[in-house]
Amino acid sequence: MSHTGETIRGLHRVFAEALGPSRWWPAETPFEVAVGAILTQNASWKNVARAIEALKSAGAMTGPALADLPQQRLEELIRPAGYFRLKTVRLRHFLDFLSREADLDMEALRGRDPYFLRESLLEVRGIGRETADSILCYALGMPFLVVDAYTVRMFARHGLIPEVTDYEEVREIGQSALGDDVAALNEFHALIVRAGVTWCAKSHPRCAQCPARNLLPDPERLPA
DNA sequence: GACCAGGCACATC
DNA sequence: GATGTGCATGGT
Repeated sequence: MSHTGETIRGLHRVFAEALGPSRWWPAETPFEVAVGAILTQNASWKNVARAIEALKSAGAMTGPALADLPQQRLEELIRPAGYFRLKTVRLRHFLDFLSREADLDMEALRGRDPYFLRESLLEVRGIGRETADSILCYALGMPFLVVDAYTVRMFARHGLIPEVTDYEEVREIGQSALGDDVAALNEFHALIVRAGVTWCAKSHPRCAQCPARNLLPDPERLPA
């Protein structure tokens, strides 16, 4: 493919060289990945990490233990992650799903058809595309690219997509460039987030120091 | 005090 | 199909 594919693989290469391996997702179990994916919705990871620590300290970072927590207790524990009432409900919906589909055991999901499981996850209230793909890729090792705000911003700043582009379209562009290699898809999103935090913030981008700056298209040649 | 952070559902046009 | 709004904490 194309210039677009080359640029995406170029981003992967230069960020990997600049940042080294990511070893994502930062979690000890697949269940913790799923909980973290819900808690990190529109929140800073630093705050989410506090909530996760609180859950672990309470011995609640397993399906059965979390399902047994009273609502008010759960709200208290995840409060630092923000939107705590909303996220309490979302965690409950996810636990209902996991109970129904897998007897609260993430391992039981591993053999499922990836696209069918994705559709099932998307029916859970509070699990949208990014959260579903995070769970599929990082908890279950399935070949989906997680698209987040950094991905869209970075692709747009490199002239690959318009600033407003449908999630599925960005995901397919990325997966076309990177293939069905789970390790590559996993690492690519991790690198995008790590690089995004450092160089591609929304209001204070530090493009001049970004190692991908030489991949930037010539501004004169950008479409109007 | 404004703005942002590893979104999502729902209402409205 | 696009666009706007509520949700809540902690850091810059």
